[in-house]
Amino acid sequence: MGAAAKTSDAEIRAGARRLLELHGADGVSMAAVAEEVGVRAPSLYKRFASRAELLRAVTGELLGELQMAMEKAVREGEARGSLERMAARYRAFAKRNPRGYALIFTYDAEADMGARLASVGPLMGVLTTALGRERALPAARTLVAFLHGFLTMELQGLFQMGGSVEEAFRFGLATILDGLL
Amino acid sequence: MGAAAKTSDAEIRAGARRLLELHGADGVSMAAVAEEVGVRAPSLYKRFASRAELLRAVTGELLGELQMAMEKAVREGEARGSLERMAARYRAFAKRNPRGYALIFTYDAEADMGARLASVGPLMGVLTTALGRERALPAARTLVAFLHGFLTMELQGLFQMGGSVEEAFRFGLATILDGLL
DNA sequence: ACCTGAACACCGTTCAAGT
DNA sequence: ACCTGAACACCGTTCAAGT
Repeated sequence: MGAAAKTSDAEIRAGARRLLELHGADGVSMAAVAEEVGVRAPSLYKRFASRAELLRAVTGELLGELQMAMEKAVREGEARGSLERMAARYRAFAKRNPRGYALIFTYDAEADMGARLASVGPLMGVLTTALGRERALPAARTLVAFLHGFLTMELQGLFQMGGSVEEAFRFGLATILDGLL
Repeated sequence: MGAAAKTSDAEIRAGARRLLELHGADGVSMAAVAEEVGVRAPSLYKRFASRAELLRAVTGELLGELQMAMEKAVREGEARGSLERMAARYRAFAKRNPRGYALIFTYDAEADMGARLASVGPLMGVLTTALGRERALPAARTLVAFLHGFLTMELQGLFQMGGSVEEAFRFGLATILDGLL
């Protein structure tokens, strides 16, 4: 029999996420992750073929959590309420995982396309029911663009001209929802 | 007298931008930039204290170009037209400099805050004239959030559900402008 | 003054050798 | 089967030595 495993895929992802939020993406070195889980760097390659794949796995995990948050926001027959709850949960998710949220949009898309599409599923569902298949797509793109752009700027501290960021979020969301519904 | 300068700040920035668009931010290594301008890596440190500062200089240059593009979109007394031209120029700028555009929002903000604020100046001007000081700020944040989010997703190829991306852009922009003006 | 080779500490990654 | 030290090619950065 061989040596006992000292760690696991899930523990490695968790360590990588901890380092990501603490020290940014640059802080997620293979050596640092390895130390985080009590192993040497080369051992990580038994489970993840490269640093890029480890980061992709983290991205996939985050997208799964985002999708769950979006699903919880949906209530049958309450289009506007569902969209408002989605927006609030989306923002809360990004604030809980600021570096992780940035990672989702940093890493070359292509991969994870399945998880990406799945995470927008609930939104597409609500909009398709409310607006029909045809109008749902541009509506979803408008809403997601606003949410993503707003969160990126908020998390990076780019709202520096004073005023209430909270109010701007409510105002922007209401403006778009008024236009859509 | 000392050795003749083989390069310049501007040439180094240009080399960095070429590498950035060709091979991504990872491709902008000090050695690669040095080779691009016909010098060895240590020489770059005479002009830029670090790779981070070089990238910051590139960011500043890009922000200046973006600001100029925004200024050209403004016509007195044409709020909606000015905003539509701004949106079109913003998108064109991002498509001309896809990696550079991403860099602007990748690099830890803090620095370049002056250039950042300046680049939003024309937009704030138009909106302040049209809506008054109070309402201009959340309006600007809504519009910029939409533009940034949309471009990020478009450039990263995240609009994968078919349909016309062009139409979605027009639709989203019109929806927001209808709500603002 | 600017340029350079050599050196340092750090990466990601591979691999042969251990148990 | 998993873990490890050693090694490789590459980073960013510093610095003494060249002209």
